[in-house]
Amino acid sequence: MKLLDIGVLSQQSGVAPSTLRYYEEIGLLRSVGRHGLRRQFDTQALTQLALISLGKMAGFSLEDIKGMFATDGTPQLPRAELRLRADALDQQIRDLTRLRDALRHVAECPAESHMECPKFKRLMHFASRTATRGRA
Amino acid sequence: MKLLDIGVLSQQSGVAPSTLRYYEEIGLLRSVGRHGLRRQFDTQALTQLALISLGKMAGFSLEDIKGMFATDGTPQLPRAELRLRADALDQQIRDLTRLRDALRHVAECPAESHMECPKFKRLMHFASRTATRGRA
DNA sequence: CTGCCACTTCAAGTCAACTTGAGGTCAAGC
DNA sequence: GCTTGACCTCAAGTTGACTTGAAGTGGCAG
Repeated sequence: MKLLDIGVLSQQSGVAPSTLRYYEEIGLLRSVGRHGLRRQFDTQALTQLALISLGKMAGFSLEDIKGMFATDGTPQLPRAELRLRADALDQQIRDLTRLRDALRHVAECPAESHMECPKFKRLMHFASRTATRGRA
Repeated sequence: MKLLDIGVLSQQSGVAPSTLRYYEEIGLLRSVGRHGLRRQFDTQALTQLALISLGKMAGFSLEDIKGMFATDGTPQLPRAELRLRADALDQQIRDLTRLRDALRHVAECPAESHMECPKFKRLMHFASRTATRGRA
């Protein structure tokens, strides 16, 4: 197995060395050994960082992500929990899709004021509902 | 125009009063006046909070969001910029979709180890690419 | 007109996720 | 063998997004 110096991993992943050390410290990432003082990572680490990146994008905390995958990147959750996460993502995807459509629409719409435009109003109506979700 | 006391707005929006004051302080939300000491918001504020919520979901900072919409909720960006934001959302939606599919797959997949499963491997391959995006 | 209580301000505290800085180490090239 | 530079540790600092606490205010029900 080819080993990566922290600098190389940082280069290839786009994640700062300080962040990599931090991730290791909190148990989110594992280095496989040392060369002198220097941490060595295996190429798996790249995959892991990708998963972490995805998880963050989906709005999970590092603590959440830590609970989802073992340090080798294999999923660690009971199936039911995985399905719940997937469902939550479905909702999030729907919301983002609407936001995207709204942005795209506003970019094209020639209406005087967006507040006049029926399509924009529809977004507003939808948005009011989604804001309330989760709380209230 | 019907006016909302901060407590009522908080109730209806699911956003804490302290947060509403904070949003006003940073210029993200506007109260239309006072009743004695008490801030009064109009019903537009609900729409605004919805937009803020969507923006946050899409990973924008409050500062970003502040730049996107005027305090009355109308979009404030040049069309080209809006299209860029929409494109970025497209990418994010694609990524989240894959993450969701992967989670869903892992939830159903009977393979001994996910590292053995060809479908899971495909995710891994994809994930490596997405992590690098934006930086590196 | 008195008390209550939801509001007010302002400063300070909190939390996650990092980054920075000071001072130290060590393998590799010259 | 000496320098160099990329790494190391550990503590402290930073940023964004709020929350909390103390001390005060004022409309309204009784």
